[in-house]
Amino acid sequence: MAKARLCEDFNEECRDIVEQLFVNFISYSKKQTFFHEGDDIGIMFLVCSGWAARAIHLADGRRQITEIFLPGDLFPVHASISQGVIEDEIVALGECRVTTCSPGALNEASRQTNALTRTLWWLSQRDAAILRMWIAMNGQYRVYERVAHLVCEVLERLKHVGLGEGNRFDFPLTQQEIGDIIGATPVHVSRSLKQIRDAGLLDIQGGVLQVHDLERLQKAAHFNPGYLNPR
Amino acid sequence: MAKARLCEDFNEECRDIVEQLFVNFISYSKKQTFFHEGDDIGIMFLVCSGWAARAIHLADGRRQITEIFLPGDLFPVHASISQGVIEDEIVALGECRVTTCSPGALNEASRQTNALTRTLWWLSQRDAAILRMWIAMNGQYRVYERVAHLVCEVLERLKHVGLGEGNRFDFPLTQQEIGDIIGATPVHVSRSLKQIRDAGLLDIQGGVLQVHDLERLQKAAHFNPGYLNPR
DNA sequence: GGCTCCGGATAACTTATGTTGTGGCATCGG
DNA sequence: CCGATGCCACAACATAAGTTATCCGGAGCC
Repeated sequence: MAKARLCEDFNEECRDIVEQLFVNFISYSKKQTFFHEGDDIGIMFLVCSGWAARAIHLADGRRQITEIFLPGDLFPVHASISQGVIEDEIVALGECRVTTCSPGALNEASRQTNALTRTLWWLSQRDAAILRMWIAMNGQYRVYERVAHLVCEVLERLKHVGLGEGNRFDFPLTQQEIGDIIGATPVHVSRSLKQIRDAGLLDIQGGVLQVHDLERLQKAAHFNPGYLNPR
Repeated sequence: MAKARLCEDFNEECRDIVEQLFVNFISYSKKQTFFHEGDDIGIMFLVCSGWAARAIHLADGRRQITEIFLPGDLFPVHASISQGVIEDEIVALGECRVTTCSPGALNEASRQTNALTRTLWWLSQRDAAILRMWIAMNGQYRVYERVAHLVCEVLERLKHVGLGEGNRFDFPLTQQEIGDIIGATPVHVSRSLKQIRDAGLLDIQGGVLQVHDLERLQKAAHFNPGYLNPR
């Protein structure tokens, strides 16, 4: 987190403000659901380490992960319960450490610091761009392309906060969870991973993913990082 | 538009403000692209009649529609060009009439009227919920379920602004365009539509869609309108 | 009238992906 | 040590969806 440099506007001043605002540390363990205390007010989370995900539970029992939160990501949890039905949940993917802050305090600080305002705006734009890209991924790409694209996106996002050095990073997802992201069965995820592995593009061992040939991986994924750098 | 009642907070006052702010009328014809004038500043569009869409053009030439804008919808068009690459475009689906406003003026008005602030927040929440649902649609549903779900969503959204009476509404999409939304080939869209038609659920004739049995259609689509009513 | 063009229906065939089941190999707790 | 359990690999098979092609009807155009 210390090395975080999300966007041009995220400067020293922003970092100091954020570090002052986010004080309570919480740890969630694998598969633990983030509780939404104070539904009306909501709460802001900032990921320190580990991954979390937002997932929709569909009527027929299937699950779709719609967003993943990596170290440095900021996201709100507000009333996600509408009409008595749990629309979606936030869940830890592996051990996940976060800090929290009230949306009110963050908004107040943002009113006083232009750079923070712009950073928050940038974050929301980027998140929307990712959502749109995932729609395209799930709609247009083959499963092995989706797997490759997911890895490329995660690596790129990690690099924004100073992680992923040597194209190597902690990768806590099971194949079932990858499937829940890209809309595929775990069996097919396994098949596709083998294909990518056999092509010498990457390896996953002991929860650590190592990209061997980023250029070819990005090509296979039709990956273009533009959408991760809005404006 | 006169009957628009998006959310609880969208009251008489809001409507008056919006009608004062949005003054320039523009008409776009089928397949015409919305130009983004003043990339830095951006511009807000409010749809009066017709449909528009935001689409991503992927590296290999495929196209994915990521959002559709119906009468009453409000959306920004800002710099959608990043690093010299056109990331996405806004295009009219059939004849589309809109009005415009500068984001600055809207923000200013929103600072002065709480109900408007909340309405704008509600809209952005709803749009994000739709994006997430489309990820789930494309990831988890069969093609005929996706077609059914799309129709259910559009009908529900139209009803929010006083349209779609008698479960009947203008439907300007070609099968190709439906395919670009749900991630399927036009041939398969045709097949699925036939299936839905043969089941007596709906009919499309002369650009008008008539739902015959909404309850069964929603069931076939696993449709739950909760996500369209955030908070 | 007779063009062309576009959107739609449908058929035959191919392929990507899902389904079901089996077995291996860790890890964990008694 | 044993037996559970969870994750992964793989195989055989079933099916949803893509591909390619043809035909048809309506809209526009000369």
